[in-house]
Amino acid sequence: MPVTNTAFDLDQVRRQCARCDLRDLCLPAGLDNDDVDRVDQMVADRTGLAVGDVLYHAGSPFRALYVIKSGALKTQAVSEGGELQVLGFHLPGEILGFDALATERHQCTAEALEPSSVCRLPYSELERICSAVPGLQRQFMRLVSRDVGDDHDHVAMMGRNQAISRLALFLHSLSKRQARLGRSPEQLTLSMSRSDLANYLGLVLETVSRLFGRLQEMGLIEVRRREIKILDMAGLKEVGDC
Amino acid sequence: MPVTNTAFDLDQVRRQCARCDLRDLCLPAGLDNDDVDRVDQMVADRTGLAVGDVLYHAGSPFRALYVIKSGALKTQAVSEGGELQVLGFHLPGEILGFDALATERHQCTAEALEPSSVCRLPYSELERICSAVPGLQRQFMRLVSRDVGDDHDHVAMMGRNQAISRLALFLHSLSKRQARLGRSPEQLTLSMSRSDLANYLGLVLETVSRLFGRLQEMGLIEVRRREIKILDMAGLKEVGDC
DNA sequence: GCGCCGCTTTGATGCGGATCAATTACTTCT
DNA sequence: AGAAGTAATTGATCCGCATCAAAGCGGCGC
Repeated sequence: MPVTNTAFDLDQVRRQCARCDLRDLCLPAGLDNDDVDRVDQMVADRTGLAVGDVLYHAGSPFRALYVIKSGALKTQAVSEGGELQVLGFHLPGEILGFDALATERHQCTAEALEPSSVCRLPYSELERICSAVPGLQRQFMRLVSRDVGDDHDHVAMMGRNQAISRLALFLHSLSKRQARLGRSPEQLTLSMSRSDLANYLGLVLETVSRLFGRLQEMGLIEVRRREIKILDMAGLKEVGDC
Repeated sequence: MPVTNTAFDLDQVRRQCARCDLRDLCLPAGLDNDDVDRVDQMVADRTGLAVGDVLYHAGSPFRALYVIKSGALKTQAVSEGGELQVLGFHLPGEILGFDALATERHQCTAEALEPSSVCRLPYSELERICSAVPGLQRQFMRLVSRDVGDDHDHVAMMGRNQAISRLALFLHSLSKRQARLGRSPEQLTLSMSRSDLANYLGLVLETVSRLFGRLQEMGLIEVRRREIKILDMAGLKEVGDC
């Protein structure tokens, strides 16, 4: 038992994972209580981010991974020619920073789209504990694998040559991710601007705006600024498949 | 190297990693001799694939990862609506099958574009040995991270709205990957058809064919069927940046 | 309140890449 | 060598999305 200010605070700090809503989606999933506490102790800190705050910059040295506890972030990379590409929108339970491992430097910039909080996992610690706790190793891999799968979905979406399919696919997949978090799959609150979304989809913002209009005319969704209500999930999925 | 059934060859079979050209790019990188042998023992088999052979199908249960020893493969996914998307072209030293971990089923199909050979890594073994050999764990993560980085490059490429930028970026990045394998960065032999390449780039094959022509007219490359010679690397990179 | 600023929508136009179609080049088999 | 089949090139046309431009809508400070 390490010594700190008050025993009361200690318990609060140390048992956050056990009480976190995301424990079944996040690293502790499937672990027993003792191992959850070891994960808890590994978490260096839980940082709050305001809208626009940057968690890490492309090019900065890699030290830790992050798991999103609440809020939403985007990741984006800038090419040498200055072209920007939004790589992903990330929700609670997702892991960030993994692409930095190969080069020891972050390959993209992670920025908060909403007030958010993230759990910082120093990589050296994570490696050490993963070796000791097989279940953690496995769950960690699962999170990374899910991330790879999301990237593949992104590519598949950008491969569609009908722009409306891309938007429909995006809304459908966002809906599924929301549902995974226990939120309503019909009522979406987009945390990103039209511009970010357009870039993510490989379109321009005017096109995205028009397509929201068209999907609304088709009776598939209801749009009011960044509030989207999905009226016809099956229809949306159909549009997604060209 | 032909493999027969005599005990004499056993040593040869068991020390393949130590003598493999890829040992510095692949899992054994950075390991000492004893640990390399442990990796070696983990490799269930080294399978040869003919052009068109499928290593695994989307939907099939996940049992093992694969590292490419020689040749080239493509991975592709088919949406529920039947739309096909080529997700990647994979060269020696790259790891395949990781996207299956989250769901325990392969999310895409891996098919040989050339006569190839792959090393099969049963995942349960890999997990076990990773726990015991920290250096292996780290190198494994590095390979996966590189894969994630490649996916991000793919997205960035598809985000370009000038089709010629996409092709230029593809050629440039393929050149770099060839160089990493110790091959000439100027002389490329494409192992994929125009159709596969077009799909990968989010274009149609006619467009790709025309763009090869245009890059050739611009004096940046020389095209003869699937043999591409890069004449002006800097110019190619410039076209890649819109 | 009013004005300012960023975000979003809506409109008009032009171009780039998809599509349809035909020809050519290469490979394989007999 | 010739035939047949596949892959790649080249051509003509059309449509969808990018581009340029302007107006509407909210949020926020003065």
